[in-house]
Amino acid sequence: MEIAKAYDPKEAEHSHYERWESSGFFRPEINQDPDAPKYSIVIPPPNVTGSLHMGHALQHTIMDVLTRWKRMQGYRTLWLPGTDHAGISVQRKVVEQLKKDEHKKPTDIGREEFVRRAWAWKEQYGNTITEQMRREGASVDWSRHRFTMDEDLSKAVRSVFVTLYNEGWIYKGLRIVNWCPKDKTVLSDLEVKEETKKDGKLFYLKYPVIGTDRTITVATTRPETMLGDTAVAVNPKDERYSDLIGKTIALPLTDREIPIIADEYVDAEFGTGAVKITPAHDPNDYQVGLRHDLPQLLVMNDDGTMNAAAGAEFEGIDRFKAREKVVERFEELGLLEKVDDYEITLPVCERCKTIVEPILSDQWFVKMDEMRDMALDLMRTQGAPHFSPQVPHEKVYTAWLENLKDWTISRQLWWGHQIPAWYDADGNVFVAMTDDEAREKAGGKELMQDQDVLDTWFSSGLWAFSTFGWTGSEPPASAGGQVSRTDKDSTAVALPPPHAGGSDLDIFLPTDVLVTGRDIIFLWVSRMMMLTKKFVDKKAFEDVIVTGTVLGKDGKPMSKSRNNGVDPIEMFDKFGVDATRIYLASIATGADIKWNDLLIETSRNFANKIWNATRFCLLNSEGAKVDHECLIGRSGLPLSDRWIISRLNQTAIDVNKSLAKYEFHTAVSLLYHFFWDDFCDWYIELKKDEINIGDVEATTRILTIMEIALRMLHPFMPYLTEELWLKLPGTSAEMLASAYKSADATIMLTAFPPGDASAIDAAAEGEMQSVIDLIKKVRNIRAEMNIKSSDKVSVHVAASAEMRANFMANEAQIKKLARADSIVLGDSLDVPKASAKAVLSGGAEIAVPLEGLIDFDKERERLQTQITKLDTELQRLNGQLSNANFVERAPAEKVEELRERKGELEQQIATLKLNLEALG
RNA sequence: GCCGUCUUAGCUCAGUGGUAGAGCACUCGCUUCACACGCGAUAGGUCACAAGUUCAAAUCUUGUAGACGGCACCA
Repeated sequence: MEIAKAYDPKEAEHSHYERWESSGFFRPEINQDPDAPKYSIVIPPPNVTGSLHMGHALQHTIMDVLTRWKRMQGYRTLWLPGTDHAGISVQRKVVEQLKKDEHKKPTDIGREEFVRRAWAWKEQYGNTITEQMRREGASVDWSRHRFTMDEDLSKAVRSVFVTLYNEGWIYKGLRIVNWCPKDKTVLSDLEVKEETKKDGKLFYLKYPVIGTDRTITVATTRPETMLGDTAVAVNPKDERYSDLIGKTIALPLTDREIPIIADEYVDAEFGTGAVKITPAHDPNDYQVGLRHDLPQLLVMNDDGTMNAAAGAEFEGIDRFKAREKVVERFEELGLLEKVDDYEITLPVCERCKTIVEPILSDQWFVKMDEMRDMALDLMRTQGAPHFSPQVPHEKVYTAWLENLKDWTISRQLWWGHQIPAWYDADGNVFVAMTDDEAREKAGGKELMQDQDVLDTWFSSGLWAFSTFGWTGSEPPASAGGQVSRTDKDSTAVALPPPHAGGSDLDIFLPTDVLVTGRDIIFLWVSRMMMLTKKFVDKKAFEDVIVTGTVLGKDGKPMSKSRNNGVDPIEMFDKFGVDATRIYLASIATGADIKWNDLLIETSRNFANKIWNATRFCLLNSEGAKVDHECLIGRSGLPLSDRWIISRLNQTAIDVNKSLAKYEFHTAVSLLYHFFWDDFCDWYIELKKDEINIGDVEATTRILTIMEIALRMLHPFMPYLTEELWLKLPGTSAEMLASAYKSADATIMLTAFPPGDASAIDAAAEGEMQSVIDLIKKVRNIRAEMNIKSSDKVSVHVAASAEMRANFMANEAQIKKLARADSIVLGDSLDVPKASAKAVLSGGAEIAVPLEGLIDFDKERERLQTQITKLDTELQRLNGQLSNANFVERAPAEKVEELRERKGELEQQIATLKLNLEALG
């Protein structure tokens, strides 16, 4: 069979995915083994507003490698996909659209219409990322696709809310919260980031003390908040102010009088030692206010403008304008002491970068004490979840939990899960699953539902079990992905009903591993762990793989503003999906990586190498086909075959081990070197003659090894391996793993090679190493002596009888790869002076007579280089072996090993020196 | 302020208590009938610095310098 000369990824990517998907290969039901163990992963649901970025591509690759590997191992495998409703992001998109298209504000169209449009937006744009995942080759079960606002998932949300409320773990209250004046919503602590501002200012304001001619100076970075001051605090031990405690201040720009109080919170050493107290605009001041029973005066509106309480002069003015104005007025009054430059870190909204305002507000919170203890308990007693890499994540996770504060869960948005709390006219709260239920509780009174929605992470926190059909009160609707769907069921082939063993929730939870980034360990991972334990009494997942960050070429995180982003889709187009995947898998687990196109080229080249190796096998496969029987009964096989079978099995064993430890990069490296170095550079080259003459036995064996190698590569490079596997003669549905017997032919349902320890042949590897060593030494001589590749040489070898037998048996191969026309074997060398020489391990010596071709200076130099190299090592060994402490204390094997090595080195050096002297 | 990570060949990165590895780039040679996205052969590193533990340290400990991350605070 003849195939194209170079691999064209697009062709292979074209059809296979559709066939896999429509054949139901991605669904756990494809596994017909009733005793199959399960393997499950739920995807971190990407935002519906998102499109695929490198971080997704990395995480999806890892999840798909694991899923495909486990599926091939015969597990009943589920990788569950889904999307997140992304409250603020979608809300902002719809607001923008409304403004752009109709010049309207959300309030112009009302909540109901706004939510309708948000759904329409989601329907129209929300599947970008799911389509891109198909391109990635992600073997997710689309029939189980979930969206955080699906009916069942929403029911789960309400159910959890009601339960937590009834148990007193959810409460509503007035607290200082992070307020984003642009999004006009409260944010949780985790959604607030910090931005350092170097040109900040610290303003020193003088407040006149009533009944004295003194003023007291306070420093502030936010002068406008002074309009809400209700006290000035000093440290009780601070002698500078002790006589002022209890006196009253006439607060400038207002007609209010505020007390001077004493509180331990104030650090006398810092600033002026006097602090303005604004309980409604600062968390610390809020606490001070509670202790001293101070009024809480809110002076700002929800859009960051000053309100009526700030006084007529300031009402309606933006907070930053008001700041300027306050400072101006203080200056006019002669009450501005000074303004210092001051580097400050400002809290900003994670999404819109607007400066967040701490503000007193009535919000819903989850009390985290008990849940935190649950999570800590899981970690302490079971080490769950197990993080990869364990350092530093386990410690960071634990430390964060230990200092956990209550979670603000209400958001002033319309898009999301509306809080299931209703109020009567008197403000009494009724929390219930539905409005009917709430009304019933309220004795039939007219009720109004809370206008806020829940934090997006509240529903995400239930993802591990809500996706499997958990809705709270009732048992899961049914198993097997038959619960309400948001995605078209693209499964064309009817699959048998789910296996016995219960619902998806029973079968697939806990999931085996969660693959995610560092940034959402607190936001999401911890909350899933806690909420799953609380509501299903299970671990959400056993393991967590924390991926690193894919950085731009400049070494900084990819971002639109830096314009250093790399689009995975572009990489797919340029290098192929498989090349991108195996490159991403080659990054050490958890390590950050600077993006570099050159590296992905290596992977692209590897894909092409695989293609061409297969092409070569196919060109010469007349009459042969894949036949696993041909690898059995190894003892009678030629060395090269015993060797490659040994290497193949060793590789399989090591790849499985690496994957089990989540060391994907090790697995990739093993496969790369096995395939390229062992299989292509040595095995195929050694076999070329036999193959070219159409030796069916040889071609059968090479096709079979090829087939096994493709299986091992499949989880990393699904398209290429499927394309090639289907082309190999002899592959068919007959070859599928036992659990998948009824499926159509595909590499993705064959058995992943487990590796056979009994096939590892140390003798063959040793003998082969000798042959390789010999060939390399001759090649070195040829290259250094500038022998034309068309010129054949004669190779003389002096070696033990055993080694001679080995070289004799592989004479044809050695001749071919060393480009020799004869090999002369003996127990000593008998060659003319004009020969180039080298030593092999095992006491052997080789010589290549080069009458008329040898450059004696160069040969001397060559021998000297070798001597120097060996001598350096010998010196080191002598140093160690002459150290009495080493000989006494180091393990005896180690000492013996070095002694042997020393003996060999001495022998080799002596031989080389003799050769050097002989040249004169 | 607290906690933590990183520093290895020109570049991007693996690795590890017992002779330093890969890919790319570089040098030399190959239109060898699978592949120039290729083949063959070289060259290239006091593993940031210092001290300690050890028979043995690039690897463990401590400190220093530089880069970075998380958390807290920020009148």
